[in-house]
Amino acid sequence: MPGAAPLRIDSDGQRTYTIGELADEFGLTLRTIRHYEDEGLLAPARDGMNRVYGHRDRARLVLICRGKRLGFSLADIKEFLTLYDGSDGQVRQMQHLQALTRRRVSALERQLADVQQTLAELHRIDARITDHLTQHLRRHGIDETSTREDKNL
Amino acid sequence: MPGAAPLRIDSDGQRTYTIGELADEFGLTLRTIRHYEDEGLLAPARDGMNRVYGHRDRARLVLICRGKRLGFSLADIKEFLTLYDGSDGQVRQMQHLQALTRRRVSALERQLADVQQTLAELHRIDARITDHLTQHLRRHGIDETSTREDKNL
DNA sequence: CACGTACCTTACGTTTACGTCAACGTAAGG
DNA sequence: CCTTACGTTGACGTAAACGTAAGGTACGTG
Repeated sequence: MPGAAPLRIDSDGQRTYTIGELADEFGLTLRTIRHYEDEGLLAPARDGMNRVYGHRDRARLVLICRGKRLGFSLADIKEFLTLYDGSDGQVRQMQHLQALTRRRVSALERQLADVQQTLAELHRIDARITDHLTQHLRRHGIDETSTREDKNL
Repeated sequence: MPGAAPLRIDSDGQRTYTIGELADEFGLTLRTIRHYEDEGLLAPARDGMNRVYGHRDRARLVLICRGKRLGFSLADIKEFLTLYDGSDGQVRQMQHLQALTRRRVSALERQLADVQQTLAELHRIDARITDHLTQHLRRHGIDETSTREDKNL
């Protein structure tokens, strides 16, 4: 019997994670997570040589993954992460962050429109195909399965 | 004086476009558009050596650009384009296209959620920054411009 | 007729985002 | 002590999506 995993805790009683745990959870490779560190997107603590990830790191990974799904580059995402760190800093810097935020908002609003439009088109396509298929069924018999081999892809 | 551009027309009276015109219109380089052709996303007609783009090509370019903004690879987009071409083909193939369509729809719905969530968070950040800035203004004077140098980032 | 402009091809270079070894450390368990 | 699991640091490889010459063709114009 394997015995439940021991849930790593740090000196302040906070739950921590190993790189392997995060990799499993987020469906990333170790290499990928280390790469994010190389690129300055993560900066986990260390226990000797080993990386120790906390709440904050985990939250950043969530944002990184989302950013990637949205098609942003790691560099973009890095800039992006500073927006979440913000809340302190000098006035000029805050204004800069706000400018960044608003640019990002514009981009995302555009993207939102793109997604919605594409979804609408795909639904039309789906309906069209369904139409064709049901009409085909009406004209010919009910059998059509396993007549031909699957095409190469 | 340059004289208005002569609006190229093909033998069927259909408006056509040169690669340069499309590049300008879509904000792409010639190289990029040719690359899409190399990858099989476009297949313009030819006038001797020169590429001649018609309605269909232009429409595909619209979809390509949108796909790219949505973070899809050219390979994805190519698959994607076949969905729009569809409407003919054998039953098995139609079913395959419908499967593709629905997978794509799922991905986009996920993306839609991502975008909306990110937008909401960014709006919160924006508001937070505005708060900080206005409170700062209340406490100190109205002047704040050019007090300190910009921080490194 | 030389020049500019717009197009073409071929081909190597570049950036991003990791993959893929290689070689090694360490702690747990049989 | 040996194995297994999990971690570490280089360092080189690679696929995608173009960039960037370098050089050639074709057309219209001063």
